[in-house]
Amino acid sequence: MSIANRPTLSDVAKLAGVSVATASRALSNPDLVAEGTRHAVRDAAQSCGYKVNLVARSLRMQRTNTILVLTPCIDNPFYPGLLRGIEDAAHDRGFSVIVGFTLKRPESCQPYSDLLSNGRVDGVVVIDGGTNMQGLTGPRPSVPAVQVLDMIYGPAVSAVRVDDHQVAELAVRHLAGLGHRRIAHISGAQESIAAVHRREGYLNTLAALGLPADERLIECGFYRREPAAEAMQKLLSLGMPPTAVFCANDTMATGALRACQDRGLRVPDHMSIVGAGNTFDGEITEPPLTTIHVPRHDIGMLAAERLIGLIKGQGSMPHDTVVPVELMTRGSTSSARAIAAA
Amino acid sequence: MSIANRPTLSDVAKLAGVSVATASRALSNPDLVAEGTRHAVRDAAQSCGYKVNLVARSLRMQRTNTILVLTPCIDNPFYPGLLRGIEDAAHDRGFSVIVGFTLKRPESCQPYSDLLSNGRVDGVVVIDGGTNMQGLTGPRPSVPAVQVLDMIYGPAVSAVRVDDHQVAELAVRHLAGLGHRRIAHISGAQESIAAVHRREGYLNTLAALGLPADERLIECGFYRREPAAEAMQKLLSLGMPPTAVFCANDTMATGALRACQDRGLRVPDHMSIVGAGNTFDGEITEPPLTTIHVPRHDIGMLAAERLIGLIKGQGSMPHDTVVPVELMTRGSTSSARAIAAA
DNA sequence: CTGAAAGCGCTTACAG
DNA sequence: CTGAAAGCGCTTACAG
Repeated sequence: MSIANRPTLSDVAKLAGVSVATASRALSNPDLVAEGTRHAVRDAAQSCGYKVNLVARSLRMQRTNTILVLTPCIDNPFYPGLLRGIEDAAHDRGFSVIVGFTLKRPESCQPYSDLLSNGRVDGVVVIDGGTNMQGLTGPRPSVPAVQVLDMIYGPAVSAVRVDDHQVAELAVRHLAGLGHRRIAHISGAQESIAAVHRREGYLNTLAALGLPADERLIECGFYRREPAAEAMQKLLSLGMPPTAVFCANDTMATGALRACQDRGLRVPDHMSIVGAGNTFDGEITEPPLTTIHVPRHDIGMLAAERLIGLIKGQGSMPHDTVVPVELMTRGSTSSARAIAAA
Repeated sequence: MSIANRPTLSDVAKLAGVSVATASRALSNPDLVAEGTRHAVRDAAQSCGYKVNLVARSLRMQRTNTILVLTPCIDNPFYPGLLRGIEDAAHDRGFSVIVGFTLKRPESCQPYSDLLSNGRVDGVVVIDGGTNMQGLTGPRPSVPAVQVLDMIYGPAVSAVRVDDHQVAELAVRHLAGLGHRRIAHISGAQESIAAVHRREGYLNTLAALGLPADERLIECGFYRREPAAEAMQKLLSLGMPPTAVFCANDTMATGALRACQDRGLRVPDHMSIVGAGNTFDGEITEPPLTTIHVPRHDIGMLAAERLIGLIKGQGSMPHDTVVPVELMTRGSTSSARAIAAA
């Protein structure tokens, strides 16, 4: 009832007057049969509307041509681009994609983890971790896997990521280049390795530039808008407030921007703000945010290509790819001199 | 290679000293075997880490326990909540979900349409149409299907949706109740049936309230931010500009808001704005938007429940469900008197 | 180039 | 309550 009564390969074979073996070859491996046979089988398939049954094929070939993608959530504007990149690359290679939302809770992983252990997918892309899938760790991951961005499984599992130190460095050097000397940082939740690295990168770059680090200029915004707004309020209440702030993502930067505007401060005249990620929400603010572009679509494609390579047992694959990021200058940053003028 | 060498039911049977038939029953249909057998098989399965092979089960049972969800895109902040509702309900019933992004282009549908015709999914939820899947139309849809929101397949296919006339009515009555008499409308792309209905609902409600309709007060914003901002600019350039505007979604409302602010108008003092959808982007504006809440999670759950009911051949299912919407009053609307005062 | 046969891993009438 | 057997729809050595 649930699946309509579709013609099978055996129907096609009968119609074309050949064996099912030949019919199978004519359709899946045309070079193996004579031209006449090929045409006869194809015509027969066409005429009865035959479509191969992928479930049967999967069982026989021990390959589902499906990959699982685990993403923390889909509300965060960073992930859709990543997913699209993965889908695009997967489809090009004849693979389907099942997307699972883990919400960073282990319970939510169960249904997906089952897909893996029950043989319904061939491998998994884990985006931004925060969720430990069984069997991925250990000396050798038990299932083909690629981790994206946050490397929660460590160097044992293949990775596609950015250099989070570099993300911070580009932001801080941009601000310092504009003449800022009191540059604050609003960090992401420190469970995230990326957040830790961006914080380190911020500190290291200050040091490299000979700028003093000040503990009071570092606040945690948990990657979320409201906490970041509160963090910004604290920064603004300091005796010597910063003249610029680097936020570890754009969503927090929109919160910081709001906090400034609530105080009557103009951005970038009174405060320069740099985000990270180049997501949608940083484009719709006034002014739009200067940010560090992270090429999501490319990262997604690379991850899918890698995983499918692993599944197919292709050798000589890169194991750890670091994708370059770049500064995108928009309206939320300006020269520090403007502040003095204000 | 791609799938690790996992124990099969036959391994379990050997270990437990029973036939595979009994092993299968003990695991999937425990009531059918003696208690001792049940325990023996379960212990055996546990001890060797047996997991049922879902591909084999699907082939045998002619059911994949997987549904396909087609969504226009994932960037639009309206869809994630819908997807999560679908996933939640599906998982509760032991179904997996494959999400496909159609981008409203037929080409993008091909890989997913294949999943359907090739027997890898049991049914499909089509969100907001804009993409014609083959086989869903006709006197009787050839595959279990539920359409969500935009009813592109007409009454023949089961639907879960909102009353778009009502969405507009709530918005317009709210504004009229505040004393506004020149109420503009920025509509969505008119290929969307929902957009057409919201426009109709706007006009009908004006008529019902005895307010004059004015063609010049209707602009199309294509559901997007920038076109909506331009539409708002046009409205503001009229000899008699409106004092309030109803936008067919929140994204357009953020654009309208920006256009007002660019002109130095204060919202809601000089202009009241109502959006629709109650999405994330309408919460982060200043002021946050008054909007019409559309219960996305509920709609998603209802759609998945319905589809799975259809797949299982359950009778007595509702065929067309209209989910209620409600007004959410926030900061972007105020009494028309304030305008006179300004 | 083609066919008969085995088998992927399950579930389920059918007997007993 | 249990087992032997058939079969879901394919692909692929193995012969010829």
